[in-house]
Amino acid sequence: MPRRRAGPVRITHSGPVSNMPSPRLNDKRWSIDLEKRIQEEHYADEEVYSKRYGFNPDSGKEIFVIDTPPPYPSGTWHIGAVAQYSMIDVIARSQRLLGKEVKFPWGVDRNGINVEFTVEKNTKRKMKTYDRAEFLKLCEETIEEFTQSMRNTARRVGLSMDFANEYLTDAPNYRMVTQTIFTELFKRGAIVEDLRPNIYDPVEGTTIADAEVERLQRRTKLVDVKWRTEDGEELIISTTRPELICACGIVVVHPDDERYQHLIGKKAMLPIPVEGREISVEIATHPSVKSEFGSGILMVCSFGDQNDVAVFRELGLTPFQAIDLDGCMTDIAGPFASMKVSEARKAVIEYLESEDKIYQIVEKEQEVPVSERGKNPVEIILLKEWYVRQTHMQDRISELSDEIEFHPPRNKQFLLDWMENISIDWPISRRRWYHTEIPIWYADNGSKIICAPSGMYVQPWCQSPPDNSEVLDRETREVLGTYSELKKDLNDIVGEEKVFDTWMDSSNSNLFVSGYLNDMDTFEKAFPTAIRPQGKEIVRTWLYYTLLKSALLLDKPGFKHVWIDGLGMDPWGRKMSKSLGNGIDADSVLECGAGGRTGSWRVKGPDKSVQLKANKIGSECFRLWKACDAQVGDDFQINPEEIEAKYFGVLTKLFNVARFASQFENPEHLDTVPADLSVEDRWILAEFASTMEKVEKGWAELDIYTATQALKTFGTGVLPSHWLEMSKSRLYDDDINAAWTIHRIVRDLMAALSPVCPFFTHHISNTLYGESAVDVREFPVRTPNDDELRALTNAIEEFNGATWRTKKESGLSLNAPISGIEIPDELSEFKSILTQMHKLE
RNA sequence: GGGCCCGUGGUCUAGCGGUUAUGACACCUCGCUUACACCGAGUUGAUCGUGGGUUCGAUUCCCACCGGGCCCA
Repeated sequence: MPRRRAGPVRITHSGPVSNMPSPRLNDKRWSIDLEKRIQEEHYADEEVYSKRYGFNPDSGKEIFVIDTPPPYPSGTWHIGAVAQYSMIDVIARSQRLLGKEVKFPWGVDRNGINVEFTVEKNTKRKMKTYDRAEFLKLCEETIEEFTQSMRNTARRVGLSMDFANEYLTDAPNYRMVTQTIFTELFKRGAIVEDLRPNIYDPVEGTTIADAEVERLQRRTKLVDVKWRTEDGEELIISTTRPELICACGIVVVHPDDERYQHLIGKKAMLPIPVEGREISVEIATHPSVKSEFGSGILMVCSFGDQNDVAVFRELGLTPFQAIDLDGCMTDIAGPFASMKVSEARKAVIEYLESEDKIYQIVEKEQEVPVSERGKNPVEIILLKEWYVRQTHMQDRISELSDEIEFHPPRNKQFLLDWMENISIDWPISRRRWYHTEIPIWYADNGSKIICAPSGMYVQPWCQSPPDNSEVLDRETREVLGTYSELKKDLNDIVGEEKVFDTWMDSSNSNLFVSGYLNDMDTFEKAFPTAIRPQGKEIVRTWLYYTLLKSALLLDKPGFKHVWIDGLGMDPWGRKMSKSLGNGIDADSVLECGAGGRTGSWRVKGPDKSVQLKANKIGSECFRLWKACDAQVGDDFQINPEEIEAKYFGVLTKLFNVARFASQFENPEHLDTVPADLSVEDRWILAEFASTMEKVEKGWAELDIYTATQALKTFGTGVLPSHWLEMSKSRLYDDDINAAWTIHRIVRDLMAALSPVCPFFTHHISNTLYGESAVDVREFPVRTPNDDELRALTNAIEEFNGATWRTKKESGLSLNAPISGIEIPDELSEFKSILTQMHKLE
């Protein structure tokens, strides 16, 4: 089955080509090279660019601030994310088209552990072996390199962001906002310090939050250990963590488990030696025990896992600290103290074997909680950390989020589900470096806290407190005075060394881009931020934490709209990942077709690898695909072959319609509808009016799919297939009304489509009309509608179709004269034009 | 193990209680026609995952199951 012609047959027309007017669109067709040329021009002149896409809070227009997700720079940008950003750009451009004053900021999220890892990897040296200032400098240089490639890709996909006012989350003006909000919330008691069990990554030496834990399948040993009760009865207890026996606080069985009723209340002797604690524990009942698992007897260790923590809390047991901050066993482990956790596990197993205290060891697949960033098994450790109180806020956040419009509405569920699961406060302090510093100092043996003043970025690990800092009592948070007043009496001033979780920064992005602290006049007008566009995978972090912050700080919903898109998946609907080998690089798709180079991708499928090939895609086709192919909100499959096959032809079609139009002179007054339009012109203008009504509504409701579909259907359907076929000869005969109609439609169509295909429409409208579609700041005025004419559309299409079919069946070419065809009565107004069009005799 | 989402011609997709079930791509047939062969016209092709229920009526609502995905334990 040949899919393509082996070689295109070149057609030479014998008609009178020489006296044809020449099209003002020089290029014969839309191409990726043309696209790139236009794009480069577009971004080259910064002054023109800023005038076009900059933000002027005093324009008097309705302000529409987009809380763009600041991407985290890390080498390559995921194609699914790039597709999402292109749709955010469609929102920005369509809101401008509707006359809003749009702020579409370009921010880069640069804080965090990723860049620290990169520097460690590049220099083969652990962070904590560096001087802190030296390490921060290396991080900054490294992140800047990655940032540059993202800036390029952002332009290549056509984002109309305010690049001149780029914000960086690691810059002083951004970190200042994070620090000031922290101080405010601390003074109000919304942020507290406490000694609590925390999830801890011993390899990286830092606390992490619930949201940062993921699970990996690993093979582990399930060890059945022989314990004895105080009166000598043998018990088998299964565990994957024998090294934690030293931290065992209680042994439990299910209350209904008849096998073990006689044990309840007795003592179980720990099977390994311990130091500094009693050598036996009580046997009790707990409903969380699964009787069918192992022997049905469970040892509960302080901080073995989250369930253990819950049992300890419930039964009021005092926890033991078995693991220290370096991931080593503490003194209570007796002979195993100071060993790394994994060494201790081996040593304990050896000891138990030598003592004949092992019943059996089974290798087992188990899910191990690891840190998302470092993939290290995490431990639960009791630590003094900073927390944002959140458990008491769930009802209020829920109420506030009812004021937010979600797109699509069903994706709100991701937020509600996550909020259901929240049971502990949010630990925000981290023992890392390339993050925003916690802006406090301790004094007088830690009994007083010095808080940095509002509006200032500070680095307490290397700076003294500024004079206008405030001094507070650490317990009561009572303000005692300013630092300058009190400093002569303060002793042992120590700067906090810990930093914030990066979500503590990211969760003020809406406040920051709306002007909070930096431009409070604008903020008053712009908050709640118009829209938060984001992927569904970060609802539980970015969206949730942002709503929490806005609720705590201002008791307001953070946004008017939240727009949640799905994830970009591979052609089989699976998540793209390095390990599956099914990733598709964004730049390769955007560059596909440039300089005549084809794109090819080897992608691993579920059964075998496939080779995907495409000749031309580029940003306009890519954007059109994402806008047109499916409703926003569900996961979407990315297949370059399909993108090209389904959507490049749409561009070609529209380009040719415009190119055809460009042979005919522009009528002078495109805004004034001529009084003597013929019926077919009034008909197509009515169709166009109805299309534009759908489009305007679509843009207003952030319904990209409906708006783009309407444009595509009209622009590649009824306009060229029916009206243009009807009107060709009138156009060649210099009919001024036909020319007015085609130009009015092309001009307005370009404006309406400009949010999706900015460079394509910019080029066409600039060439034909001397003004760019991307500069239109008011949705085009509707052409006259006429329901009666529009009601004839089906009849027209059917009549044309039937006539073409008849010609085909009679073996006639489509432009051959034909006799014996009757025009139906309802189309009597169209009689002469249809007769002419089909050469009816 | 729990939660959520999805399952529509070969492929992708629209649909939100009544439609001859939308559109695109692919397939097939025909066509060199003064925008476009990277084209045009025309066909073929779907018991809307399966089984129950609610309803006068279900692709649409409910339940169960099967399959896929995501998130969480």
